[in-house]
Amino acid sequence: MAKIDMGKFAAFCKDMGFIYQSSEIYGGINGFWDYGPLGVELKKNIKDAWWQDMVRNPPPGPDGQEIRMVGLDCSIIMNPKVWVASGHVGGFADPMVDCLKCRARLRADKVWFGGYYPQPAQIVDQQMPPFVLAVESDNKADAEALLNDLYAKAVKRKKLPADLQRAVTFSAAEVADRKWQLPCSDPKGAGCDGVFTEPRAFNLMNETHTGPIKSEENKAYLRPETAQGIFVNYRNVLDSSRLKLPFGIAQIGKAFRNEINPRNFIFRSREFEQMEIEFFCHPKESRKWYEYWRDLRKRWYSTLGIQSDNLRPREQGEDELAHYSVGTTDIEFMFPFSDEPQELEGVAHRGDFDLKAHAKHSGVGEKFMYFDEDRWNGDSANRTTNSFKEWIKSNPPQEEIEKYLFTPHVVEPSAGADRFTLAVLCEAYTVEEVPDAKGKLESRTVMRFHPRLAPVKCAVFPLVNKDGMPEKAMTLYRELKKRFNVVYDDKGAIGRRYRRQDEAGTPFCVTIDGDTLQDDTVTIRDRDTLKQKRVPISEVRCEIEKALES
RNA sequence: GCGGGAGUAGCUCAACGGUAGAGCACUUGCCUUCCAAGCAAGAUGUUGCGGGUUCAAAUCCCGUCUCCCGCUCCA
Repeated sequence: MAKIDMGKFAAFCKDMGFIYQSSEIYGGINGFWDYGPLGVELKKNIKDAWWQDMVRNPPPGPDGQEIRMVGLDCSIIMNPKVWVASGHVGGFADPMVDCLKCRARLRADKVWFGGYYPQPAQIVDQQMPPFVLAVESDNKADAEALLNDLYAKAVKRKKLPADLQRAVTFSAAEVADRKWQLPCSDPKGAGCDGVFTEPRAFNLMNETHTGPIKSEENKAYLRPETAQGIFVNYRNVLDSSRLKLPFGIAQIGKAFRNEINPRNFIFRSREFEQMEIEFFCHPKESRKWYEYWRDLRKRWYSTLGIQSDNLRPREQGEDELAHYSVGTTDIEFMFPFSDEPQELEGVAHRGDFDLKAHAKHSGVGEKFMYFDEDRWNGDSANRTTNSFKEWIKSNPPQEEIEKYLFTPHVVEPSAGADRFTLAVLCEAYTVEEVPDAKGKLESRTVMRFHPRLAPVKCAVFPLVNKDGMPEKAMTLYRELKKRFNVVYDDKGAIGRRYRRQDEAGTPFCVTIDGDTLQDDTVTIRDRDTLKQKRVPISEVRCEIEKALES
């Protein structure tokens, strides 16, 4: 994709009413954006397309079976315990130390330092060891194991000599007692000679308080992801819907993260909207479903007009995986602001991390286990009893039990609605040369949206404002707008009106002319080819519908 | 978070210490039978925000906010 100047592109989006900076008249606010009249239609169409294609009418599963999918709409503020269970509070609300040089960030209460010396180790107390590595761990024993790994890695990368010996291990408090500046060592690669900052509280979650009195007891968080709302309602959905595994729960909603550095227009913002599915299945089948969703989600973007050249699925390496994941594919898009593809959606295999975490923290325990009654009944011929309880007493192998009773595994396709909106805007944006009335080449800006996503589906024009053309055009406009987002425009020359619609990405322009008054036919002008065809006025609706289904 | 750049009418820009302006767009009217036409009239500003220097600041200085670019970061 050709590079687009994001400043100019943001100006274009503002000019057209796609996207504005939030609270602009007060100088704006970093990381927040508003959608204008065209933008809100575009984004709504994107969300509607996702809901239609994923929730109401998903394609058949890997074995040709119907996909079971239901929707959900959870509150943004939840019991703060949700975020303790999910791991967000631990990782994102505790004091952290940062290295200003290599940007490493570790939890202040969990950081351990290993002191390394050339052999034989000459330890001088109160004097900082010549080589230091830092790791994060709950206890000293684990820390030392991690230090061993890190040292091996550092040696492999030739950041440290191979013949050093770790002679001491300090906690952060012990280092502070010795009045050393907490040394950094680049926990990822080793070799950084920076120092850590004083412990600072980082809160990547937005905090708020519920109730009129602001106090520590009623502190709450704006959700940093929609996923947890699905997990905590997992049992409710199962109990109220007669669903059986495998099935999915989908949600579209806002999430909030205090990004350190919001950047690249609406790509990384502090308030954003996610379109997420949590798909629950038997652990043995999770690989199959992971692949199904990974492939389906990539295909979905293509059907909405994203060129596959600009789309990359990228399987994450083990060291990049989030704390809960055993496999993740990022579906990435070549945004014009970067040479590197950037994440549109993550399809993650989250295993049973979330359900187990909530089962444990909430105390619901085994209620999050799933009993596959169909399978149990189906296998009755191989057993002497039909009672699962009885059968369990016979001490069957664990693997046999888990065929019927297990904590479901989860595959999570999590898409960014704003990111995809930006991708659609970038992909659609085209400036081209077209001949004007006199045959001279002029530049034309056109948003080549897929008709399904286009904010406006059709514009209706009277060719001139006389002879009853405006009335005829208005009648057609009123008829079409019952079904589509349509605009009426009688201002300025016809060419100008076409161009205005090109910039808004309107796929069709219908013009009422002299012939219409005679024989009830109109011209339909195609945004991309500029070609016109004449059709009976009664067929306009049909033409638009055909394009929407393409 | 660090470094660099930018911010004047809706947009693109000019004014570079001395009356804030042009083109486009916009509004109204006329004229217009298919790709940014023409004519006439009209409206448009806390020069991002706050302070300082000066007789006088869009202009010089300091601070701040926002955006862009490069590093960095991104559960």
